[in-house]
Amino acid sequence: MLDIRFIRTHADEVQKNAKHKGYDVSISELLEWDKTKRQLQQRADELREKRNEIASSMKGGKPSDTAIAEGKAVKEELSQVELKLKDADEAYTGLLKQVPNMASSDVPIGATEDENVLAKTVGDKPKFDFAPRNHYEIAEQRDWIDKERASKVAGSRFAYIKGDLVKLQFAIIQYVINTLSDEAKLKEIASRAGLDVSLRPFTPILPPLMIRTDLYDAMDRLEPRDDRYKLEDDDLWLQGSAEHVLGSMHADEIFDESQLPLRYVGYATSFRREAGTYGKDMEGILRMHQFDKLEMESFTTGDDGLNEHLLFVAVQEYLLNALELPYQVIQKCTVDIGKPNARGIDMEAWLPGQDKYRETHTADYMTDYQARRLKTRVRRENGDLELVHTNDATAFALGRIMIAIIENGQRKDGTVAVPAVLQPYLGGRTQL
RNA sequence: GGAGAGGUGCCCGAGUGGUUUAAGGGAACAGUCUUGAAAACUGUCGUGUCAGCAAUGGUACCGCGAGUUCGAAUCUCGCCCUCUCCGCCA
Repeated sequence: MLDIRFIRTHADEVQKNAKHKGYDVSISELLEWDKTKRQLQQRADELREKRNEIASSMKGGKPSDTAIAEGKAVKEELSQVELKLKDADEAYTGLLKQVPNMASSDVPIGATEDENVLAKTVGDKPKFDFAPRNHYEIAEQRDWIDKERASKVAGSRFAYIKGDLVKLQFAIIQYVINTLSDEAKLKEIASRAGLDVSLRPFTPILPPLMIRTDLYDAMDRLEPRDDRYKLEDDDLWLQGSAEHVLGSMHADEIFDESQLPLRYVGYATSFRREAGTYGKDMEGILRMHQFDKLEMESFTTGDDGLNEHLLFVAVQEYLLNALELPYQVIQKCTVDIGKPNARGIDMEAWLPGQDKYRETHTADYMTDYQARRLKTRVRRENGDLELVHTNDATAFALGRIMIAIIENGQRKDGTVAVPAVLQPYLGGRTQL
């Protein structure tokens, strides 16, 4: 949620920003409700003041009949005002929640994702002296993926991952957890990127995979609900990204500034209904209802938020480089960064089997937009209480990154080269 | 699933209808003392919201939501969560 005081003083900018992000919300209507609500609030406060005066004048003694009659009259009027106030507040809050976060000034303005900007391309695409196959063709040959039986058991967009591919997944997990929890590695990453940031390591974390409605909504990641799995009997949702359960974990908490930045690297299975994607990316495991992901999440002061975002992007690049994968960095335009985001970067790894770059990573900077509803705050050293800034970013989406490893490292006979950094976690094996 | 106990501020904790503007303790911060520190003593110390340049004032908040009452942390109802025991279980 945006700060209403900011909206009051920057109405035109906020309206323009909403339009650039593709959200149809009337700021003038919001401000009218804001005014109405405040007037009703004032009146209610006055009546409550009167009520409190009458009540406190009776301390110790029995109230007189006139005092009781007066109290009743106040009560009567107050209940009417409160009814109106409730309606006004609902209209106001409903509109306020629809207002998207302000995009950073360096986010390109665009109406479709085609207007995302290619920031850079890194790494040489591998050359093959045979026609490279896609990951699914190789995986079928090696018996690494079984979608037929998965569809019998769970339906489309599910898979059994088997054999060496499972070992590869756990190797990647180990590598990432070890790298991000190592201060020396973090120092290397930050200094390579020229970033002056805290070197506090990431805490590895296994979060719950289910989340309550109110916190999901406060994270502003519940919509569109069509893409979420709901457990009706328990009023719980299956999370669609570890961000959802990591970002919400410190709701209603106040940190000391010395505790920040607070960094987590979470491993979680994520669930997406992929509503409206029928027939898209049906081959292999590129787009699944269920996939495992390593996710970075952090809480910082407002002063450090942007640098934290840049650090996350640097970590993503470091990890892609470590796996020797060619990739490109995309600066997402206003319409593509997402409602709570101030800035968003995508990484796309090269997939020779598709002859395309495909999205494997995203990095999101939410400023204080999520923290406002979560009430996650920091007590600054000078005593001020401020909202924290939240960042999240993919470390690796396991399915997609294994696709990239398979397709880039493939050989004619169907074996796959193992990136050097992963070999220690695979018993020294250089190929699968 | 059954039975019971509980949820109060940064933490602990008192509080069973009207000086609760939430006692007391701890932590934190400031000061006195000290060469310095500790201890002791003194003081400060919740959040949201509205009005105001500010000082300040109003109001709301004791897990969440309804209700009873002139008046609710306190009484009633519903829900959520935590703990203990039993049952089940990886």
